[in-house]
Formats: sequence, structure tokens, C-alpha cells
Amino acid sequence: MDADLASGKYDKVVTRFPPEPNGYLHIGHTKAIALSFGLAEEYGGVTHLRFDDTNPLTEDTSYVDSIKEDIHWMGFDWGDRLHYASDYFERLYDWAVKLIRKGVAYVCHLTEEEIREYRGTVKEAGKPSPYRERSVEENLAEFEKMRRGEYKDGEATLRAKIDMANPNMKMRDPLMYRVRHAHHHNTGDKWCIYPMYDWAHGQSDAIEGITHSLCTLEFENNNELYRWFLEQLEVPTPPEQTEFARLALNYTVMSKRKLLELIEKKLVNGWNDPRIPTLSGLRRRGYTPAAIRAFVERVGVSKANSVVDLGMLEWAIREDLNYNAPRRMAVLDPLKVTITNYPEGQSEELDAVNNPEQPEAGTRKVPFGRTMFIERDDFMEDPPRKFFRLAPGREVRLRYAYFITCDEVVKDAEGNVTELNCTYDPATRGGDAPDGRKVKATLHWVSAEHAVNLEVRNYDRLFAVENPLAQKYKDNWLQALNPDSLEVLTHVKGEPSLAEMQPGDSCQFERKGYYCMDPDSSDGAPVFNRTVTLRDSWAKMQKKG
RNA sequence: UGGGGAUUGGUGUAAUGGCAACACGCCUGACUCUGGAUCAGGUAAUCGGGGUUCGACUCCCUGAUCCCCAGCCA
Repeated sequence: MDADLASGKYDKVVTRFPPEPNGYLHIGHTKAIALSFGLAEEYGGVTHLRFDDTNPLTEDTSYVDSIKEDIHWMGFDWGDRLHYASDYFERLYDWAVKLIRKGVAYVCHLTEEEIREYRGTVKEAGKPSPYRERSVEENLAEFEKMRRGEYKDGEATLRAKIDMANPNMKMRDPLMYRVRHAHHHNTGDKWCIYPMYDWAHGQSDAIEGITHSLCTLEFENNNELYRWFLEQLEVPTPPEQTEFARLALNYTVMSKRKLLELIEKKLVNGWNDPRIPTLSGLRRRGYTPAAIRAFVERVGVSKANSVVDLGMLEWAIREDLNYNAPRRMAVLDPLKVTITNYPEGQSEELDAVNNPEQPEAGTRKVPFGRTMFIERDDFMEDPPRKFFRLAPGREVRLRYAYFITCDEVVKDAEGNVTELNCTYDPATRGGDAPDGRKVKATLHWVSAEHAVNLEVRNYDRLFAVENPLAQKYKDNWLQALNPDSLEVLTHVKGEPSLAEMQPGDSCQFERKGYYCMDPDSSDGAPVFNRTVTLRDSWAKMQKKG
């Protein structure tokens, strides 16, 4: 762009984001969006949103709506520059007539199969269609017939007359139009012929005065054709296509086709399932636009195919939420604790910091009583040396509350620990010992009497393997799904303030992870989705053994 | 046995003829009322082989590997 502006090739920058409305946007699109919008902004230019709606069979307005919503959610705005390729159908038709008159386009009646045969292979030249040398008049008449609906689907196509022996397959007389008697979400039943991508795209760019048309690597072979059409039409200041590598993430799949398959086979719950990388899924998972944008910026842009580690996405959301998410206490796997020296029937409220990263976020009251819940894995009857948490005879701190010491372990007939009897030190109220003594661990807790019941959905990576589309999983990539990608906990105990949260709100469950309230929540039955766990060096140590 | 594109630490990107840098991860240590966060330090790379040059990730030659193209999808 620097060079183009400097040389005077263009005097401004105009980019476009051209989604096809046949699926939901995913995080890969965010890279394209951020690139096109970001670059234009950087160069003082503008970006158009243009729906590439040339295939009525797969496209729908519901997708148009979701795409617009997602782009806005991400914080990008196309202003009044909303376009549809279908707005240009008439113009495209006229241009096609122009090419016919020029003798570089013809109507072909080969069947789909024949076209494939005539095209040759990557290593052998194709051969010319028998319809290739028709007169301009005949082509004009035939094309008119196509438009009038005198041909059924598949009976005729308009093709560019280029070179059937071209080493670039895209240049072997590519199709410009096919007959499709189908209802279009935008143009209704006005048309029964629809332009192909290569014919519609570059010309739409030209019509809109796009200067830099950014697309992904698989269109590199189309670039020659992109330029050919523009040259034939003698567009004065033709746009320029530049390719970049699409974003790929490990432990997931990104293609709309694969995502659709997961949805249709009910392996995930729709386009906004928190396990898939659609923007609506990430949103429900608790990812913020800021984090997603920080992520795509960090990942960068190049022409090398690469796969980004999911850890980098997790880093981005942790960074955002660590700073912005209020802290709350929730016990995911409750173990009952009785404070035996705490008066029966008594309770009190203690001050808890809302967000240590933002002191101005203040404090809240958290109730404390005789009967408490702590996390089951915060207690070990026979702890290994590096385990700092609660154990028989050991003293730990209940965060913002008191030091407690475990006196007695109660078990059931099978020997499972069912509850603990502890004593607290009233002098440590608030969490500090006046005598200066230290404890090695601080646990989160919830008062049994005041607890709200929560449903918690712990999400994990969708696939158990880095690359489910690797050769070894070829035809059974679904076998590579992670069976534990969703764990539903229904007996979670949360502090009372959690009842006041709204769907979409995020918080950190202290020492556990970041959670986002799900829209499935109802009054008295809050549901929380795990966005991402906290880094857990204890878990890491355990893994290493 | 065609054409196009690519190759820098474990991962993703910089450096485009002049000290291979940044981020994530990982490893140490410090600090800590989250085994979180933070802070300090560390680990680790130019696909191979030739050549040009005072000097090469960068230019040239050669080889290897990977990706894309044979939809009336985009």
C-alpha cells in the first residue's frame, strides 16, 4: 500500500470484507476483518462490507444478519458501505455482453461431466469446447435465452474464451454464468442465471472502487483470472488482489463445512456452541472482542501456512479477563466443613476485594457461617510434600475470612471423605494473624447457609488431537473429538452475589477460572460457562509427577 | 510427470546486504490473602548443499519438504 500510494497508482485505500452468507463467521474471519478494516484505517481509507451472494442454493438472510451482528460485535463498522454482489447482477450481465461482443466469451452446452473432461488435468492440456467458435450474434442470442429461462439447470453456461491449454487450470475457459432456477434471498426470482465467483468478485471490487482486495491463499491461482477480466473490461484503475494465509488453530476445525457437519450431527449444540470457534460460540464462551482482536494482532499476517497454538488464544482472554473480570467465589466440587467452635445459628459478613487488579472496583460483603463448603481437592488426608492445602492438623486461610485448622475427617462406609470438622481462630478475622504467623495456602469457600446453587459447564478443547484433519484421521476425523469437551456440574455452590449477575457477564471464580453467565440461565437457576481455566502450576506439577 | 505459493526457536511473527528481534510456551528465582497476577533471569531458530560478497535470513544456482489448482462452491 505504501508503494501504491507513493507511486500514485491509487490516491486512497479502499478495502472490502466479502463474506458469503452461507454460514456464521468464525475467528478465522476475524483475521480477514481485522486486516481489511485495520489496513484501511491505518491508511486513512475505508472498508466496504459486501456479501458475496452469488449462489442462492446455500445462502440465506439469517446468515446475513448473524454476519452483520458479529462484525459489529467485534467493533468494526462499515458505515453506509453495505453492498451485495447481487446488487450488481444487471451490471455484470451488461459486462458479460461486452465480452461476448469482444469475442472473448461464449455460451457452452457441454454437460458438467463433459466440461470436466474437456478441461484436462493439471498435467495435461484441455481441449476446446465444440461451442467455442460460435459467432458473436449466436452467443448474444444464446446468452439472452439463458437469461430468459429457456434453458434448464445445467443446460448452458457462459464461459470466458481464454486458453484450454493454459498451465493454470483457472484460465481454461472458466465459467462465468450457470443456469440456476432458484430463489435468491435478495433478488428473488428475477434471475435464473447466476455469476460465478471469479466473474462476480473482481468486477464487484471494480464497481465499488476497491483498491486492495485481500483474500486467502487458495485464491492465488485465481489472481491471473481476476486481472484478465479487469483487463478485458478495460477498467481504468483496476483493484489489486493480494493473498494472505488464513488462520488455523490446533485442536479445532475452522471450515464452515466441517462446522456445519458437527452441528447437523448434533455433536455440538448449534452455531453458538461455546466449543466451536465461531464468533457467536466464542462470545457465549466468554471471549471478548478485545481479546480476540489482541489475539489476531499477535498472530500476525504472512503468506506461510501455519497453525496457531490454542494457548495463544487462551493467553489473550486471560490477559483481558485478569484485568477486567470481577472475582467471585464458587465451589465446584463441594466438601462440607463444619467450624465446630463457631457459634451455631450465627453468621457474619466479611469484606472481599472485587478485583485486585483494579482497587477502585471496591469490595463486597460475603457471608460466613458455621457450615461451609470448600473444594474437595483442596483437602488431602495424606498429602504429598508439595501439597500446601488443607490436611489433618494443618492450618490454612479461608480467603478474606479466618484461619482454620482441620481436626477431624469424617468418612462413609467405603472410606470416602464426606465432611471435615475444623476450628477457626477468631483473631484472624479478615485473613491476617495478629501474631504474624503464616499459612501456606489460601482456599476459596462458600457458606452453606447462604450459597446459591449453580450449574457450571466446564468446556475444554473440542478435539483430543492437535490436527483432527491430519491424514491419519482422514475419513474419521470425528473420532478425534475430545469426549470430555463438556463437563456439566450441577451441584456447584456459589457466593450470593453470583445471583445478581446477568447473562453475558464474566467473572473469575477464584483459583478456578474465568466464567461467563450463559443465556440459558433463569431466575434462581444461573448457568455459568467456563471460558478458560486459570494457569495452574499445582496441576502442572502433578502432571509431571 | 504442469502451474502457482511457502519454509526463521516447541508455536506464531520481525529483521530484506550490516549485532537474528518480539510474543506465546517452557525452565529458574523473587513476591503473593488466588499454587492466579506481577517482577527478575534463563532456554531455544534462519530447510539442505554450493556460490556472490568485507559481510547473506536477505542476492544467485541447486536440491528437499509442505500447501493450492482438474466444483455449474466461494
